[in-house]
Amino acid sequence: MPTIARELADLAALIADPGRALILSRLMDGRAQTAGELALVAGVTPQTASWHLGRLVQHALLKVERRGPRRLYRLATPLVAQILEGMMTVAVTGPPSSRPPARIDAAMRRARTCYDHLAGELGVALADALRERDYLVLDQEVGELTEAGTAFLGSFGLDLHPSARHRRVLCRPCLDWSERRPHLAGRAGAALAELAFQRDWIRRRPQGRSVEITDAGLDAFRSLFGVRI
Amino acid sequence: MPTIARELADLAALIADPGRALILSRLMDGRAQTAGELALVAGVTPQTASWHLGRLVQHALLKVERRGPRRLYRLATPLVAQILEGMMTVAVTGPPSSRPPARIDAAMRRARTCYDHLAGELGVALADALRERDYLVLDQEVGELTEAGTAFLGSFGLDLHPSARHRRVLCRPCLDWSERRPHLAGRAGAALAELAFQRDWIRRRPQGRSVEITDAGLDAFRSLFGVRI
DNA sequence: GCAACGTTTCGATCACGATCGAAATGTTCA
DNA sequence: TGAACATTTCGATCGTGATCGAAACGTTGC
Repeated sequence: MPTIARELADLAALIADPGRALILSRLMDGRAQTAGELALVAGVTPQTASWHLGRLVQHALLKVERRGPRRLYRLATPLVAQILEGMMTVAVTGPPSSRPPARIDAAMRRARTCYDHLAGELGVALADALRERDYLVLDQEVGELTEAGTAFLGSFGLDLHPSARHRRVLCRPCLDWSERRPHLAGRAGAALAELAFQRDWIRRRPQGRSVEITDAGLDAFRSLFGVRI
Repeated sequence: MPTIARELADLAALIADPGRALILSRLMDGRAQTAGELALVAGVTPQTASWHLGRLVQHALLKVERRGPRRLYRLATPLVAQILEGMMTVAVTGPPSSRPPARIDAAMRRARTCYDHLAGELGVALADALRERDYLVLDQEVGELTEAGTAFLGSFGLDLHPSARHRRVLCRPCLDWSERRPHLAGRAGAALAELAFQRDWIRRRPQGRSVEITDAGLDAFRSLFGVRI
């Protein structure tokens, strides 16, 4: 009798600690961080952070990699990021009463990475713009790049033709917890984010997963993609 | 500063209690249950269950409906079920070491409902069989019914043509936590499950969300769908 | 209105896990 | 080899939340 529900509870307990949630949230951009850095993020001493990190690794939410005297922690799999993102969506869809009008970090809400693609106002606006030009079909649960869309993104040097070489799905929606609407994920979403970083349209902020839109970026998103932000 | 990570932690804390996890798990078939019944499921006294149920409703994971002197609880939205299912997948994908060879309820593993569609060996086998006949394309993240598939399911009286009338997506994969492979969800999955109930191929077990495959059902799944179970 | 029943509220107890100081471990570099 | 640094282990403390008994509440049916 004690079975899947128990596993569910154990997993949830792992995420339920505020410090660990901060750590997981911090790692959701897919990059690795040192134990010390994560202690700062969680707002606890290194000993305590170590205890938390140990539990997260033990339960396979994180994986660790030794780099010299320091240890780098990152999410174990993309699936973990995906589930956490989903949980955030549910969390934000909570009780309208007890929720003071969404006092969520303005920077995060504006633009952030969601594992390897773009989210927030920018992410959703990009998806909207692509949809408006019939480059993309995207609803809450499925997504598809049109031929014109593949060609359009191809003009930026992105090869997004369907291919058996790639295990990853080309195009899928990812429900944005701050905008409550889907943005673009999958190989296409990741490629688009990478392009934006390479062309310096966006820059990672030193900490957190929010990103800064450069002036050139704002211009590019508007003129090249027709984004309204 | 108190933000999305905090919301995530709060949501997780809600699921982290073994009793509440049992309650949520029990409600994942989408049906409603009385407070008393759920107290039995959780293995706690009615007072304690009431306290748990109150928290779950307050945080909008459950909704409650008064039916005479008793109160019926059910999941607030399909999204909640979807996220819980996702969490179960991550939970089961945990540490191979500490995990005694998946001692999960045999009945659940065999066949169960996943909110409104079929999961477990039966669910995955059905998806496999449909795929084998080129009725269905389904990977971990996207799914599509072929024309032949639409026609095939149409021969059972299921109208699964794409339609703007329906808000729900026709066909999507749902990662099966016991089989670790996708089964069929969305409108098509729900319709198929409903068909199976109507024709008495499967029956709900009095408690829990596992279902019993009738002799006629086993025969039908094999001969009509080419399912190998 | 009263009795029966399901459910919730209140109050007190108890256990588990988060926390940090102190100290040990392990790695790099000189 | 030894010093410097990041990280982990150990041990003790402390706070929060789950629990249940007792009692109140609210609905139904007579």
